[in-house]
Amino acid sequence: MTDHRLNATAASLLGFLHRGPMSGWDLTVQAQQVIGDFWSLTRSQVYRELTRMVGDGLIVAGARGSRERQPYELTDAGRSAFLAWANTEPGPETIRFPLLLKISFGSFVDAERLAGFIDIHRESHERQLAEYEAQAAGAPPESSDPYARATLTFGIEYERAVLAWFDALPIEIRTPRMPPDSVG
Amino acid sequence: MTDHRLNATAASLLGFLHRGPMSGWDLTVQAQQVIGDFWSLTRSQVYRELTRMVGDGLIVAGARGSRERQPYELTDAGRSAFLAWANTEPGPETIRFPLLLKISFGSFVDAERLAGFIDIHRESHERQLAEYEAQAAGAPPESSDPYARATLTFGIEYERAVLAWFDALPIEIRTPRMPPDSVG
DNA sequence: TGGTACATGTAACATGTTACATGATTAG
DNA sequence: CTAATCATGTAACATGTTACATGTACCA
Repeated sequence: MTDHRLNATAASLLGFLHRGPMSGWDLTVQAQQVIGDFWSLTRSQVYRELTRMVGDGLIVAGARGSRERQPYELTDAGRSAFLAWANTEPGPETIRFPLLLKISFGSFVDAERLAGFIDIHRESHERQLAEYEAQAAGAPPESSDPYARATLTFGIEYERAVLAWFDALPIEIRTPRMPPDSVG
Repeated sequence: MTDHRLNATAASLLGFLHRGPMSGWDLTVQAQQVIGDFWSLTRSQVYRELTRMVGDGLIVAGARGSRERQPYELTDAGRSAFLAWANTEPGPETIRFPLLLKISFGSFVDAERLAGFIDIHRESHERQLAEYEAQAAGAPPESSDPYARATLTFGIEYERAVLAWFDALPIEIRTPRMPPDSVG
């Protein structure tokens, strides 16, 4: 009955707790690994949401383990709040891409510097794609669940699109020079 | 000298003010049109940043016009703060994609409902792509500046990748049924 | 004269970031 | 015994969202 309007971050924590009791630390690590690429969160947020959800009766704290480790466990209320969230229409995505801002105001940026920004970002997207592809190769056809594969595939498609876009940028913007300096 | 560490939102407002004095309303509209697709902001934020920047001497308020219209104008400090920001390395992008979260926890979502979520989002991405393509067609080869074309191209590549990903989702997830209801 | 688009702003709250403070356990 | 990693938490602040309150000018 209780009308807990969860935010997506809190809800995700409840989702992970279905796998068994976990501490804030575990949850942070899990979340960053599993959903971190399309749903960023920080440790501070995790602890805050956990505290709040204990207050709301969605989870309960178990006995402290070694290293002050504090595990949390789902309650029935937590389970049903999670289910309700999971079955609610998700909103549109938001992207915040600072590099695009710099490009948008590119006429105010030193040309070589802008090209340098682009190079740096291109490289990090190359790395990210390689990582996703390694993950995809590591978890072959039917090993992982289809949902995890779907989100991974999204990552791959996204990174490929970004790289294609980088490569199609006009020379005017992506000067054919080397990066500004041999910056490590 | 004054070490104004601008956030990207405030900096963007300064960027737009290079085109001439504008009111909060104008800036909101401009920003949403020009950078809104990769840098979301709200009216409230705009007014808050404007107030703060007046306090910091980066802009000055001009004489009120009709309808209490309050225009703002760049100061030299504002211009140089903007330049400094524009030439600073942009951070990585962040994506928050609620639909991917629902897919990630897809085993907890009713299958038809999940398929419905996907349909709805697919459609809105189709619309967005069409809009970008219309814009690209409207501003032919060399009419617009290359920077604006680059950000538009990003949008197009992104939407195409998302649509390709939707279409490649396994039947298991994207059930071959019709949308839940004939929702307009 | 009444509705719509223009225009500004505040208040309250939710979320996200960064830095700090503290301590336990393990591996070398 | 000491450095790295595990682990929890708070405080302060920045940013983002939503709702409310107010009023102007235009157009039909």
